[in-house]
Amino acid sequence: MDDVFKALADASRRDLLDRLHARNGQSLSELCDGLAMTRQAVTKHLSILEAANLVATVKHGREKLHYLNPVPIHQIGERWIKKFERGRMAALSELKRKLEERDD
Amino acid sequence: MDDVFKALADASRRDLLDRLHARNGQSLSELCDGLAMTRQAVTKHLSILEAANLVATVKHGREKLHYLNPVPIHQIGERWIKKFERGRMAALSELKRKLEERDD
DNA sequence: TTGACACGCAACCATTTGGTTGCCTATTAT
DNA sequence: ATAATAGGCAACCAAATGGTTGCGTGTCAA
Repeated sequence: MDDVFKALADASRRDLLDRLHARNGQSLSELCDGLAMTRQAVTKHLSILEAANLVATVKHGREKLHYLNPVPIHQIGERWIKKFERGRMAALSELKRKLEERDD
Repeated sequence: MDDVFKALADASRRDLLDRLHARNGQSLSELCDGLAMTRQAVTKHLSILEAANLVATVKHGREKLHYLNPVPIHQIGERWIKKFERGRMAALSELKRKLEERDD
């Protein structure tokens, strides 16, 4: 879980996920296109995403194709974000009240 | 948005959010209790969370009370995670298929 | 078969990060 | 008044991070 959060912390990596979401199964060079980074930098980002199980790869000849794995993102939604959903409105109104208690 | 992802990337900070979720409005020293960190380290984490708008603070006498702001977490769920929810099953089955294409 | 192409590996570098220690200020309680 | 309590500020440090360059390897096409 920590790997996933760490992987998602970088904007370049989130962009790579976006690109794969737009078109799945791209090769490394395809993912490099239009990015202001070296291929090796992209490789590093992708290997971090792969270590976090967010992308899976298939070697196809001399190309390495990248596929998005939506499971970890979904799990963060389910196991983490939804927890803070409970009592959200209550927390919000309490927060509002406390922030305004200047003149009590 | 990037601030929020970066803030959530650290396990100590997620733990602090958890603690505030368990009991809102804690002071700095309360939040330090039982943590294997200096008060100053916790202060830094909290200020990162504050900069990301994930917690808001109210000074109350000599204490600084911390309140959880659930909005940014909710927004990540809505604006980011839900995007990868669409076509999740399709992506998964495609992924499975591609990972098994060893013997095509 | 011989380039060209797609990718991997490793060393290196600057900056950020997560943490510390030391000291200072403000508020509360005795 | 004075001591204890809650917190702020700044300098410093090691390690992680995001990026580079250089070079090596496997695969496809002319």
